[in-house]
Amino acid sequence: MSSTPTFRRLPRAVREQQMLDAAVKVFSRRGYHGASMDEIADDAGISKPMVYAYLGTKEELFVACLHREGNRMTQAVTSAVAPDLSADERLWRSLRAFLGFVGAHRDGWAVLYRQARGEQPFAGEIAAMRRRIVEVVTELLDHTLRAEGREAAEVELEVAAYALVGATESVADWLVDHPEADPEQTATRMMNVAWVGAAQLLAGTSWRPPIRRGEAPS
Amino acid sequence: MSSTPTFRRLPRAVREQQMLDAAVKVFSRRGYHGASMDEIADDAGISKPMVYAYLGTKEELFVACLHREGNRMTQAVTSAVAPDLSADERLWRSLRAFLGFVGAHRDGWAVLYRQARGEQPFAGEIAAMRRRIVEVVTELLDHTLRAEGREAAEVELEVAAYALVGATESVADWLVDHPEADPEQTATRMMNVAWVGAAQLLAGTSWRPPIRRGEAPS
Amino acid sequence: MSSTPTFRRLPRAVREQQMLDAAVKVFSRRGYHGASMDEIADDAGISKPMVYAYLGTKEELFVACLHREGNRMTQAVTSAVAPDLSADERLWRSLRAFLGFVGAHRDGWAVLYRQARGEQPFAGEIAAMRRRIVEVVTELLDHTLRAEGREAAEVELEVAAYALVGATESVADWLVDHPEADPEQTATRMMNVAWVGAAQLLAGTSWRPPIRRGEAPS
Amino acid sequence: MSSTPTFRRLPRAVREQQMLDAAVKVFSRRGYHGASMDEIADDAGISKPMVYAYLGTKEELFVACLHREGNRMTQAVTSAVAPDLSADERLWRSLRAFLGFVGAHRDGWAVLYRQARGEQPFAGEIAAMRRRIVEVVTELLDHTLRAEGREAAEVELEVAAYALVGATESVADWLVDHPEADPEQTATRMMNVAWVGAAQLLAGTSWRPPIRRGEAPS
DNA sequence: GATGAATGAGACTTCATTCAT
DNA sequence: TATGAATGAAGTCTCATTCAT
Repeated sequence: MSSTPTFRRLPRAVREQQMLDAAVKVFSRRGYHGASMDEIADDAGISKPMVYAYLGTKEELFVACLHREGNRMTQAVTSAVAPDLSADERLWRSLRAFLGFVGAHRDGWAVLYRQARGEQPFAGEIAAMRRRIVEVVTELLDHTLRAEGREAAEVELEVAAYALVGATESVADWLVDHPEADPEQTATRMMNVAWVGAAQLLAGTSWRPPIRRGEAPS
Repeated sequence: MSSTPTFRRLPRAVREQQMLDAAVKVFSRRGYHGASMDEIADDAGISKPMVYAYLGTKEELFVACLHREGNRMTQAVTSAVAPDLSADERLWRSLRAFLGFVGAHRDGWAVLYRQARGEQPFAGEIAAMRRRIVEVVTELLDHTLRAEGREAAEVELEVAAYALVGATESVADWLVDHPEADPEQTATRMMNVAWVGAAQLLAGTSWRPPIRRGEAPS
Repeated sequence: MSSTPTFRRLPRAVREQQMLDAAVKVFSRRGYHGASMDEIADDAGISKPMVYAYLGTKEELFVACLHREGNRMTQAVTSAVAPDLSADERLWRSLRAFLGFVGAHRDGWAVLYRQARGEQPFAGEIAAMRRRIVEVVTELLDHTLRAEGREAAEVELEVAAYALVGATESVADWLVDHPEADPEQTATRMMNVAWVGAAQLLAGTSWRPPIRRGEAPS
Repeated sequence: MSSTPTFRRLPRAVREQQMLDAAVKVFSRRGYHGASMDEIADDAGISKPMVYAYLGTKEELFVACLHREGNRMTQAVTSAVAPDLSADERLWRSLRAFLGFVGAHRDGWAVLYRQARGEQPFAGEIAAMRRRIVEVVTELLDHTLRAEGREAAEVELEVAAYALVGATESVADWLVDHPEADPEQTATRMMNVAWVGAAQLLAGTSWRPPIRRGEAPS
């Protein structure tokens, strides 16, 4: 009858993506608790039971969103780094790719990630994601350290990683909230603060707390 | 009737503190949404209508908690820094005081702050708190910069501040989750990463993205 | 103002009874699954949250009904039996009181009990109730047995008890479904069937399966 | 197309049996309400619309199960009784066959029957089944009565039948819940309680309520 | 001032049941 | 014939919030 086909009764895979798209959008806009399954279903142009049938509970749905966006981000970062590059260069490219991705998907991964950090049900997921992020990052530090023939204590490295990741997250948040900012330039600025600090650490320049009169050294 | 006061009718200020104590405890344990006004009232040993009469809505109550804990933290930090110290020293003391405070109140400010970051109703509050934190921090950077007779663009400084604050927040979170860690030692490690980087920045050491063949500089 | 007092804001105990009354009524009429909390709340002239606040979950509510009605029944039976009566007499009075109670409360205990028997969540409760019923009954059998200087195996007694209780339950069901029937007369008829059988058993008259040619005795 | 038949397209009768098998299994395990059409269809290895096409509504499906299992039971009982036996013997054989059947199909008829008793939608079906059971049973009583040249009032007989059937149902339930029990032995025990009582009734031994001082005979 | 009693609103979730392919 | 896709309708439960005592 009509030249435009009816879009009902789509195959499962397609519908799932539509649902995830809608879910990401609504979660981003309203937050995990503020989002209602009704709105997500409406936005996906489908009835609620389908959402439950395909993607499960609200919690599971949120995790699914987090995973999909996280994978996309990871892929964007890893595909930007060739293994034959110098550690320095890989560092830079990763950061640029990461902030570039965040800037290009301002209502995607970064927002969900930020929300998930405060909610108890996602503690495990967040820990896992962070671990994966830290891995990508720490590998670079490790590489550089070993190339210089030096090493650092486990805890030492952990705190460093947390500081670097935290700094990057924070800048990513800032980027999300400043649509006018240029991701690449922001990446450059970022390199100038935290990563240069890390470089110093790697170079062996270390800072010691001053010892004052009347104050016992810890 | 009797000259000895009934201990039920406490002065308003005391009651408010009891309620805030209970609220902070419950919010920390359960999260903003997970906490119920019932549990808070119970924990404060008071009836729900009293909580509403004194501290208002759940949202207002949470903000009140955030404020009280935030003020305590701010006070702990500012009281640790004397104005006649060198910028370097003030930097170190601030960080140490901050992480010391976080470590000493593991279920207080840091937890509430972390939770509030993902929830839209608190976006304004969080922005304000961050601004206050950044102020304390940036003042130090500013001071040092000017002492060296140098200056940085507004945006440049903003990104730097976000990176530093983000790194510190992240390490604070880490500290909350690692009760066995020593705050002072952690502060030292932190200095070695991010702040040394900032020092480099202040010193004029700056990093530039490499320019490769076939790749246009941005 | 008006001479008729407003009946809102009743004390808890009163409201709980109202709710239980409504719940028993609705559960009896519609069955456990057919009943909706909405209808129960409506029928009690109260809002749903009150029902949940006072009496808990639907399942718990049903159990509460079962208990209240069960206790009433138990009390009706036990208060009809004086300890100084002969076992025979006590037997008769118990049965008469039981069927009398069932007949007088045709939408109470018996109906709930019948419903609960098929539903898995109440298996435990039903087992407990039955145990209590069997206790009241078996005590009488025990008494009589011992008075006659005889005894029976555990299993033997258990099957007998189940048969007697089942017979009584069945007759009670029949009574519920036949409003015109007279409970006392029914009790008399009942005595003539099952209890006389039990009496025979107690008297030592026992039945043996016939052994036929070509059939192995078990 | 091919001469070898596809094993997917089974004849209707076979499919229906598969479905009923699955339905009986699931209903037994989960109860009427607890069972979902999804699980039944899955268990039958068939899609839901097929179940609806073949056996109709969930309610109809349950009734179909009840019927099939009921017929099997009835057949087991009737085929165990030859018409030329004495009434006594037929009584015994029926009971033995019945409990034997129940014991051999612990997740079949008895469970469904027990469940159906509490659910209103099946009131009619249950009444009908009971009528059929009672018929088989009462026929025996009737026969014996007449052989003895005696008779009993309609109601009298009805109550007796209900008591006997209830006792048997109860023992059947007990048997279902005690897999270790031996059906035949249980049948023997059963005979010793209720049926002996019935025999007494038939023999004319009748019990009368005692008349006490100050208590009017009803 | 203080509280037990009360509720409106809405969330998530599950099913039996039916199209349209 | 057979099925994946789809949904309307309900139901249970929880919570922030406010009367009326």
